[in-house]
Amino acid sequence: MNASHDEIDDLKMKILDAAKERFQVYGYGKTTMAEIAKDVNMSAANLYRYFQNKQDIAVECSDLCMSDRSNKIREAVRQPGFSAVERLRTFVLTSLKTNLEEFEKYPKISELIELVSKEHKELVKDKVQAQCAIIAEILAYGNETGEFDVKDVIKTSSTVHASLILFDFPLFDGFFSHAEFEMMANNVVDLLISGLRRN
Amino acid sequence: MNASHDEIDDLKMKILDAAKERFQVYGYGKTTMAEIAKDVNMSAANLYRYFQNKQDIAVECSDLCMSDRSNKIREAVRQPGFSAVERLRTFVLTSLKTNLEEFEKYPKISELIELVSKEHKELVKDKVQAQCAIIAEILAYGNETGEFDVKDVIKTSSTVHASLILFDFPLFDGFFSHAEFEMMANNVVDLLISGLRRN
DNA sequence: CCAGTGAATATTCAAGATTATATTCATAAT
DNA sequence: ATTATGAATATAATCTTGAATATTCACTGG
Repeated sequence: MNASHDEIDDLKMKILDAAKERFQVYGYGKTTMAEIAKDVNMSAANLYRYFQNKQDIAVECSDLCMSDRSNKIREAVRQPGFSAVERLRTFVLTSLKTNLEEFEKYPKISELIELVSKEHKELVKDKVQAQCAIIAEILAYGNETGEFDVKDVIKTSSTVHASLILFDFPLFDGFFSHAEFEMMANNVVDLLISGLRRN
Repeated sequence: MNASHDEIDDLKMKILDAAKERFQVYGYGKTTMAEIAKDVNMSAANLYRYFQNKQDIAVECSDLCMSDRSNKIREAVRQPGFSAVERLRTFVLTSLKTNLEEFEKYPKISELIELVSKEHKELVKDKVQAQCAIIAEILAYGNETGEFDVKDVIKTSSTVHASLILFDFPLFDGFFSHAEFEMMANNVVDLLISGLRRN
């Protein structure tokens, strides 16, 4: 009997969940294929029917985490009562908070980040794209409400993202305290807003 | 005969120059105290009369490099004919160009950056301070010329710096091409300027 | 066939031995 | 007295090798 795509995807997801848990807690290096396999009641060999290799698991895992993050942020931003300005601020503060909290809770994640940053830059590009899309949505909304006056929403979204990168990438942890980060984030948002505003 | 401070400083500088050359070309790990010593015609042991240890040499070296960079950028920015807007743009583009070129010419420098980023965060803070000071000067000048309308120059300088960090730290090399970086830098500057402008 | 496995092999990791280098120190030269 | 050094020691990098782990493969039960 041939397994349906759904069944395969289901199993892939189970594997990814198990792997994610172990990567977060013990780090990439310290989790073995055998352990992941045991978590989902199969042999290590059989994992290779679902993934090319260990690194692939890590990559799909990271991809999934980033998507989750993006979804979370998108939801936080889409609060009905929010103005575009509030949305932009929420975007930055939620990104920042998510980054800081995740890093505090699972320091081992830096291993995955390093892996993805060195090889697999395409994933990072995808993440940037996703973030820009959210920003673009906010900008377009701001144009509608009259809060903003943005000519080229796509181009500007990537510009805004570039100026917010300090709060979107966990590369600067340790240089500033959470409070400092938050204050800086608010200040940058204020400045950006005044640049985006219809005068 | 007691050596004057000037003589000591002169020798320290010679040592730093030699060390810098080797660090740049061969990296921190692959240059030995003996080699640096030979370059300035003394024994390795004698280096310790001028520096606590090897890491100290690296730190003072980095400090020097950063100061040089800051001075270079400050000079580029202070061109007499320049408006504040032009100065801000020059600031960013010069920072970016310096970073990219240096990294291309001396890839081994990443070793020093890593060292300084991990231990010696105070150096990084100093660098940030120096950059902010230059920005503050530009902002104050913009207030004078009427181009800008910045209430708190100090606070805003650090905000502007935060939004320009992508172009000021060599952490994102490889993610974007030089051309992409430059375009993004220009776009961010445009956006910032419109936020800083007197309306 | 297809999902799955245990055993075989390739690769990576880690502990210990070895070597190179950083750092100290007793002493020499000036 | 101060600058400097060579030799001694401490520390860190490198290499080696056995063990752990990733990956492949021939095979098994459905």
